[in-house]
Amino acid sequence: MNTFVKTTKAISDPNRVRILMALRAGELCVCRIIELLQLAPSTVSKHLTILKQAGLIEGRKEGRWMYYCLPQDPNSRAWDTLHWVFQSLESSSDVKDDEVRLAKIIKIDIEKLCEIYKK
Amino acid sequence: MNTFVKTTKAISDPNRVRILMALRAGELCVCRIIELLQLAPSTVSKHLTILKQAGLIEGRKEGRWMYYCLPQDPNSRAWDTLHWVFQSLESSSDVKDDEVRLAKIIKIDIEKLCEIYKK
DNA sequence: CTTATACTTCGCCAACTAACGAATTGAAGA
DNA sequence: TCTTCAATTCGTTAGTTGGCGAAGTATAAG
Repeated sequence: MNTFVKTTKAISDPNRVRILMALRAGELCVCRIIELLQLAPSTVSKHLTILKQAGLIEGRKEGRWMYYCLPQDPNSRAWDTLHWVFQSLESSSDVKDDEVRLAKIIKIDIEKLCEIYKK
Repeated sequence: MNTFVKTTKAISDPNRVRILMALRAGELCVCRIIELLQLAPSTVSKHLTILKQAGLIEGRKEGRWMYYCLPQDPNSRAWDTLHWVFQSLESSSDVKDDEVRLAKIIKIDIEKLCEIYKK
């Protein structure tokens, strides 16, 4: 019950759901997620921590950058949840909008992207 | 996205999940749910309202009593959610404890049960 | 070694949530 | 009609959540 509620709390915030949906296409550097959500880096980082603690995403550090992705083990309990989430939202217009925006964000060179939120 | 988050928020509270699990066995009068959860009637009523607005339960008034149950239409979108919830929690010890307690509560005559929380 | 960069953690605040008891509603029963 | 009673709504309070900017951390670049 405890872990179940932890999971449902993790997916009961629209921005966290947006992160999960974005990661369907593959792993993303935090700076691209920040650009997608248009939130402060600290806020995005907090969301990522909550998703990670619920076991819904995994993180990997490579040099200066931190990459997040969906669980690599397809037998992970988390995938039951993720499949349900993806199925529930497959026809969501918000998700489609994000897909379009994400496609553009992925094309931006990562060095240039990071400069954007340096301000 | 909006309705999805409404649903996930509804199932991200342990007491509301307990209500859903309890209703698997069939419809219940509010006073039995109060007895199961050991919460104030006003609190339970609020939880029931949240579940109802998320489409996860239905209510029916009969005389003095209000009965709640899971959606009668098995094709309801809510059942995708409910099946996932039930599957996720089928081996939860909290749920099993509630099943045992509920079996006893159902045997109590409804007139006598209501007197309990009149205090 | 020093500076810059890409996050993350901390501290704070406004908004929301779950809990309660008190007051209200609406259907039965006297 | 008047009262009783199951349940809901209202008002309040303590605790949680999501947001931000500032400070901290760890890696890369100079």
